[in-house]
Amino acid sequence: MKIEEVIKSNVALKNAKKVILNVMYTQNVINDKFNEILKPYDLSGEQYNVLRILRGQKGNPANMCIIQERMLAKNSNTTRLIDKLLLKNLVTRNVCPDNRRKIEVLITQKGLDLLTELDPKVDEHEKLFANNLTEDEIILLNTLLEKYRTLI
Amino acid sequence: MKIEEVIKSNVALKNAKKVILNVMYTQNVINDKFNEILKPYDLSGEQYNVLRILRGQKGNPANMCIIQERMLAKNSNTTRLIDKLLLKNLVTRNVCPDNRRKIEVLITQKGLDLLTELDPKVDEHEKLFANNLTEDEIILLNTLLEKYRTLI
DNA sequence: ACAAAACACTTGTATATACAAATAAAAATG
DNA sequence: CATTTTTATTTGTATATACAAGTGTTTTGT
Repeated sequence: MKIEEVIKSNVALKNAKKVILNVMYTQNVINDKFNEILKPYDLSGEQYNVLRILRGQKGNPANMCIIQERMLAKNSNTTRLIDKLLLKNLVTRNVCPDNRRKIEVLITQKGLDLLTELDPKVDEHEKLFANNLTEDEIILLNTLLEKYRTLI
Repeated sequence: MKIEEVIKSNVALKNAKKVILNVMYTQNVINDKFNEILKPYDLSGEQYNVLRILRGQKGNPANMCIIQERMLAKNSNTTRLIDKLLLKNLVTRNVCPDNRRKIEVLITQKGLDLLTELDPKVDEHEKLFANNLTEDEIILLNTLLEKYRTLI
């Protein structure tokens, strides 16, 4: 569906404006679909994201700074996100003995198991959209987005 | 900046996953920049969006349904958005005499003036990103995004 | 005409996000 | 070695968003 139909616009839009709307709306569509996947597991998108980051640490603890800088939305509240994951026993949180300002966050076995269960569904989610394009188009789309968002 | 650098990933990512991350992150970058523009005017992005929709009505009132279906984020709470705009005297709200279930929302002169003031800044914002690509690339990016997000 | 269904919108409640201020520990400085 | 600065994280507060339930109005069916 073209973006004009989505917002039911009856006037022509400049291409520069269309890109903005297309990026915003595409993100919405991706997110809605992803939340559908996560809903039965009572996990928000950002919570899932943090679990992924922790798994990526391969056993090494991550502190708040590390988690924050690897998240897409850099200004979300990591403390409270970890709070939620802690309540569900998906992570552990301990003060770092070497530097008591820091916090060591680790994913638990329960967290790892949850991710393992989600892996095929996440993969399917990615393909759901990517299959609409050829591999060359996907690569091109990545290049264009990276070039587009550059702030000088 | 490539998406791997953004999330400080040290492993290769599949292109299908990269697109998702690129769309999400690009949306974040666009939004952050746009919120910077709106901040001095004490307006949120969705509030601005609603004002744009109302101006597009060219004097005709819009009811809640119409506003909702023209917004990008279809499930945000239109009532409370309008509440905020009403407090700032940027819109008026009245029960529709023909159908008392419906609400007629109109943009005020103050609202129109605010949009007029914002117009050049919004234009600049759009160009800020679009200027990183050629016109052909912009058109291509729009096409790819529209094709990509299609759900069968 | 009356009850049931559909519609348009609002409200309640829980959770998420944004951003500034606060706390507490470590490092740097004189 | 006491003091300031920087770093790492948490807390407070306001606002935004998500989703279900509630309210009042109109339409539909009998």
